[in-house]
Formats: sequence, C-alpha cells, structure tokens
Amino acid sequence: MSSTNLATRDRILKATQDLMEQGRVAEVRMSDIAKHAKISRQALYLHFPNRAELLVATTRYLDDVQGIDARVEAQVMGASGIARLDAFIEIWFGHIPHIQGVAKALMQMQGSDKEADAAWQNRMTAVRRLCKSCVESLREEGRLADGYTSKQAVDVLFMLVSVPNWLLMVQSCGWSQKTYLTQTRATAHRMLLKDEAL
Amino acid sequence: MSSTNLATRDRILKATQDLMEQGRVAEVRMSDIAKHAKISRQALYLHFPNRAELLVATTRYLDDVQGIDARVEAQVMGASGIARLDAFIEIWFGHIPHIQGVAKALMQMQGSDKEADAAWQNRMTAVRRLCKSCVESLREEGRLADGYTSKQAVDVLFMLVSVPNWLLMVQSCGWSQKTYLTQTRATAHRMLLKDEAL
DNA sequence: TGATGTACTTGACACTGTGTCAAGTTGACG
DNA sequence: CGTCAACTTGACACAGTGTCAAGTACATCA
Repeated sequence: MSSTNLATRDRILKATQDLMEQGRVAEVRMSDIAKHAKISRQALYLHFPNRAELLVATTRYLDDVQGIDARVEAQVMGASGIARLDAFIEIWFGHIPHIQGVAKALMQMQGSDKEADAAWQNRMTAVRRLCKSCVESLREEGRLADGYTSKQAVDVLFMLVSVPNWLLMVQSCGWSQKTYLTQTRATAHRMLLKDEAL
Repeated sequence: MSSTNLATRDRILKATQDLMEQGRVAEVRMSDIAKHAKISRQALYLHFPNRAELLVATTRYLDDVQGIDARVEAQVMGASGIARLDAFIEIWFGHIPHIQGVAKALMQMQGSDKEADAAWQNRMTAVRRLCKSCVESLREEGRLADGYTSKQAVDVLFMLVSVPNWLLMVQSCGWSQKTYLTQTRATAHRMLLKDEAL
C-alpha cells in the first residue's frame, strides 16, 4: 500500500470523492471508481484492501484537502466558551457537504460490514472530542446549563450536529446551509447555555 | 398475495420482527427469516414480492399489534396544544423500540433499493403528519414560537423525534428510554413554544 | 544492453445473497 | 377421484466483492 504509486492513489481518492458527491451513493461500485480513475478495478485492490477502507481513506483525504485540522486548531481550540461552540458548529457544518457522500456510503455499510462500522465510528470520535471540548470550555466559564451531566451535554451536542440530521434537513427538507447553520446554532445555545437572566 | 394462507403470512411477519429485534440487522437474510418461520425460502416470495416489501409489511404489522392507530387517535388527536405535543412524543417514543430493528434494516437499504427508499419515506410521512398536527394545534392556540415558518417548525420537530436520533442516544450513547423521553420533551418545548413570560 | 523490480492490466473464478422458474408433493373439499 | 391452493425442492441467472495467476510496460541500474 505504502509502496505503490502515490499519484494513482490520489487519483483513486479523488475519483471516489467525485462519484460520491454526485449521486446515488450505493450505486457507486468499485468498478465505477476504477473507471473514473482510469485504472483497472483490480488496481484498486493494490492500494486499498476493500471498499470500507477506501471510503475511510477518502474521508481522511477530504479532511486534508480542506485543511480541517488546522482550521479546527486555529478557530475552535483558539477560542473558548460560546465562541468555541459557534466556531465548532460553523466549521463542522462547512465541512459536512464535502464528506456527506462518503459518510452516507459508510453509514449504509454499517451492520453489513464490521470494518465500515468501526471505521465510521472511529471517524466520529474525533467530532465527539470537539463536542466535549466545547462543553468543557462552557463549563469552565460557568455558562453550561444545569440539568445535564457533562456526558449528557456532549451527547446532546453530538446528536444536534450529526450527519443524519444534516442530511435530513438540508437534503430531504430543503433547508439552505445558512438557515440550518443559524437554527442549529440557536438551538445549541438554547439547550446548552445557562439563561443569562442578569 | 391476498390469496395465500393468512396464518403463514403472520408467521413470516412475526419471524421477521423477532430476528430484527435481536441483532445485527443486515445479517438477517431472507433464508434466515424463512428458517425462523419454518417454511422454505421460496415460500416467502409467495407472500411478499421482495425483501423491501416484507420489511414494510412488518412495520405495518407492528403498528397493528401495538394498536398504534387507535392510541394516536385517542391520545394525540384527542388532545390539543402542548398536551397533543407531549402525547405524540410519548406514544411515538414508546413505539420506536418495537420498530427500530425493521427501521434500521429499511434505512440501510436506502439508496441501494429504490423500493425500500420509497417505502420507508412513505412510512415516515405518517409521522410527519402527526408533527404537523402538533404544530398546527400549537399555532391555533397561539403557543407556537416565533422565528419559524410552519413548515420549519414541522421539520424541526420531525428531526428531533427521528429514528436515527433515537438510535444514537438510546443505543449508542446508552441513554435510558425515560431520560431520552424527558429530555426530548423538554427540548421540543424549548424549541417550539413561545416563552411564557406572563 | 540486458536484468530486475514495480505498477499496472487482463481474464478467470469463488462466494454470497436476491429473485425466478419448473416440477413436484400434500391435504382439503367437492 | 379430480382439482385446486399452499407449499417444497432444486436449479439457475445475476450483481457485486474480493482473490489469483499470468502477462505487459517502463524505469533504473549493473
């Protein structure tokens, strides 16, 4: 895998992204990806052991292309309290459209494929960590609402910003990105913040 | 389909429910269901044209077994305003555990199978209608929060009570039914109700 | 120049699960 | 006894994944 041609590997990842972004995710077969990357189907298996790992690698690739880590570091971890929460939601919701196709495919394999299951779960752990850092920062500043344990607050935020919810609102219900962002931010505030009755 | 033996049909539906409730949903094959219902795999196709329709029929069967329609009629449509909203959430969340397995299977087929897609979408329309009736009742009583169009309010409620969210909180995050119900009811109030600053 | 190795191709094949088809079997009812 | 409905048995087509073996094209190096 690491010994194979890098340019080809990137072409595969790019092809996967392209096809996923477009359409009927489950109809993106290994052979489709190969065709789009202009290699043989079998060559895919020289770079990735199976479909699940290819999809996971694609999310990593997309993270890199979008420079998500750096932006998170600067804008989320660089802020605190409400500002951190808002920055997190904004950056994450800006990223979802890019990964949404691959995410859908990966989630569809859940249960049918243990590898895919674990892989996606693992990816989501990173997002969960960010939720946690937001909650902790709010708590440190005394802004966290009563009535939740810390874990519950993290769970709630994690649910609020989940990909399935995004898919439902933006793709099925036709909400614009902007509307959904605004509404979710407001909801997050209403749910997680202490009333400022001062 | 309607000309075949009814007892067998029910055994199939019961078997499907049993297997789905238990476990790894995607690993429930047509042959597994047949085995569990003590008929041949081929006999399944005398009763249901394909897997998708079998799953949908199973949700209908579960609705019937649970007498969901009557309870909705009495407790949801029989109430109004906040009481209707609360009754809806309570009944629906009480029902999700029963249909959750089949729902998961159906959602997993989304995209790979147009029939399953349409079928599940169609099932969810009924839930959406209930959301709508709650929102309309709140609006009639002047309790609906400002800042949403009616459609947006329905969308928000629909998202809040979605099966994926239930799955995430109750199955992945380990929330108890009761906690999740209480929290969701509170969230629904916070999001949909006008502040009662009187 | 010729040897070696890497990246890729071609074509075949095993395997799993869905759905179809054709030819039985069984039991009830007239 | 005949007939019909419900079901069984066994075979098969089809799609998609993943594997395997043999071959090609090209670069690099002795």
